[in-house]
Amino acid sequence: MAGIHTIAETERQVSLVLGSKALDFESMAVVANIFRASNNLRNHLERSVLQAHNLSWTGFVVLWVVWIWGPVETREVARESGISKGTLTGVMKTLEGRGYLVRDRGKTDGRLVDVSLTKAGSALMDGLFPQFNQEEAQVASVLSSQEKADISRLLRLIASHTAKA
Amino acid sequence: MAGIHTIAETERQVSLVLGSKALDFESMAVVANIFRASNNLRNHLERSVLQAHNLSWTGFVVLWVVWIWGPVETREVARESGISKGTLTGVMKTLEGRGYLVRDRGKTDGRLVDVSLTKAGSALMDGLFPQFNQEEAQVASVLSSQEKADISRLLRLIASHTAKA
DNA sequence: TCATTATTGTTAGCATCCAAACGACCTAAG
DNA sequence: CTTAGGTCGTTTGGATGCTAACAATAATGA
Repeated sequence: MAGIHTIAETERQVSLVLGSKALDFESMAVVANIFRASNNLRNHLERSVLQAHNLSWTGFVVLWVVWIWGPVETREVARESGISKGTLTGVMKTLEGRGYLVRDRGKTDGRLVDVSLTKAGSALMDGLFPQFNQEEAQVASVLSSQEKADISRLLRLIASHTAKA
Repeated sequence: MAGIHTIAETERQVSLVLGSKALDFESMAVVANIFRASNNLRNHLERSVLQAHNLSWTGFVVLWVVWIWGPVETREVARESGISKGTLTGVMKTLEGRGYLVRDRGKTDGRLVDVSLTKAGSALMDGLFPQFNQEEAQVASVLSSQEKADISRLLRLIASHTAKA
């Protein structure tokens, strides 16, 4: 994938291992680079901004979703955050334990749970998000405005194409 | 981020919550879409190809790296795979337990461990990788050849920019 | 009205993921 | 030869991540 070896080295080695079989190196590069960039981004943003607040990437994303759209039902938080409902339950438990959000069983539908931020949670996001966005800007500063628009559009195509049915 | 609400809806709501503060929506979109595409890709490839072989995404990546470059030292496998050494130890333990790879303590440097695939591991990759690459091609088929080159290049810029010092 | 089907959030089991600390080993300098 | 500093892989603790199964609740249709 996209590690310490160059693309050319990797392709050469893959051809050695697989012989003359037809391979789609272009698509391989797309997948590898999406994954590598995402990994590096997540680690970078966790180290540079989130760790100081003892927040994981996903913890932050969940707080962000509830901060922006709350009060909001857990099924919507899971979808908006891109994680499963089971994972969300665990992450909410962690954030609830830290005093950042609360859960309330729905009044009209006993199956539903509403999530909202506490005062501490809102205060945290008010202070943290501008820093986070600043670091996002720093990270994306290697791209021009047009490149940012292009890459967002192309990634959205791929994300839509691979979204669960 | 890039969930059930549109970009425009999200931007409008963020402006409502934060008021007139300056925000870099372009960079926000870049980060959100990288993360969402990566998430969807990983889940899609796990569901469509890897799950049938009881492999996780990272298990597959580690097998792939060892298949292509093996025998190879664990520190190189971790770097090439984009995971920490601690995580790699756990993943190797899982794959070793399934009989796909073996570890050998280095003969000349007692700190180092060499990793290589077993016959079963090689056979698995010989059969699995062409399927995986075919699905990679299917996933990336929404992009033209030029777009694949463009997006790979831009992602590589971001990945390099955010790589650990 | 009631049985059946569907949906929700939680739980269990298993896998991953990180940072930090640790023991073992290697290198360099005095 | 000894000591200090560095590197390696593993372990620990805590967090995440998935799927499937479950109990509780709601919706549907006969």
